[in-house]
Amino acid sequence: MRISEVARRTGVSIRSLRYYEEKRLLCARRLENGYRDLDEGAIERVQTIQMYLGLGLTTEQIEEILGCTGFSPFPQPLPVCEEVLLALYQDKLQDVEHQMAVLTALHTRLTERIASLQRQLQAE
Amino acid sequence: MRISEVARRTGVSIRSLRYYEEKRLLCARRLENGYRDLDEGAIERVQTIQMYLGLGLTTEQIEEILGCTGFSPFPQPLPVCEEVLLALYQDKLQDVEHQMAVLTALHTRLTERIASLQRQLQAE
DNA sequence: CTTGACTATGACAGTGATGTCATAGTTTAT
DNA sequence: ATAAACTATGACATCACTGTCATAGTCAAG
Repeated sequence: MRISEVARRTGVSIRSLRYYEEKRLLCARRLENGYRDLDEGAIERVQTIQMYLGLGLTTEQIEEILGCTGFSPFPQPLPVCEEVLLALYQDKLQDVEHQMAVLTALHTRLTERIASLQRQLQAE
Repeated sequence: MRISEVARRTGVSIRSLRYYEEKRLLCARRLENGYRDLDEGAIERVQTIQMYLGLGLTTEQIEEILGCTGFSPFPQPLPVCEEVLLALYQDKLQDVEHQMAVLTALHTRLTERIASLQRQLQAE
């Protein structure tokens, strides 16, 4: 699918989509005419990117977490040996685990605040 | 207390503290010499601001919530603020939970991929 | 073929939070 | 009294994300 459809379906501007690709958050095959050819998975991927940005992560951090090199839903495994791939995956796994820890802390804080606010409102 | 003490105790730069005041997130009395005179509550307030910023809110949104409009020493109209806050937190919590789910899925895929690669390497 | 709707890239602007520097006034310690 | 350590403001820089514009190539419909 072409870029405007992704933009329409995600609500993200074409400009931003191209920027995400530039930052390697998003991979797009190219048609013969040079047009980007996005795949169905791009929709959810873009939504994921948006949510991360909303949570204050930078594109660099997002790229580390779901960068489109490696386990991305795109074919074209690089001509690289399994050992290197394995190391890459393990690296990413560490990143993911680190990020999960961050989110868990956030979750705890939010839950506490919500409970506290609800008690406070109930008491009135 | 003066600005550097707030900076020291919160870990937030003096520059940022002045910026928060400019954006009306923080109110500071002034001493006769023009120095800011922050009160004890500023510490927690600054930590709160930091948390909001960490959650991806802008100073403008934070200003709406913390409502430090002017130098009024009167208590805030709490109920409205708290309800808004609660909705906001709940929203954020949903985002965080969705992201944790995404990361968990990612984690699973990575783990599988790693195990598969390890089997593959072992077999050689 | 022409027109209009897409697409591409590149450059520049703008915003938000922060850093840094210049300049100047104030307090404190020696 | 002078130096060191604060403080103040204002200006400019930076970084990341996004908008917008200029210019040009592509495609489908009339």
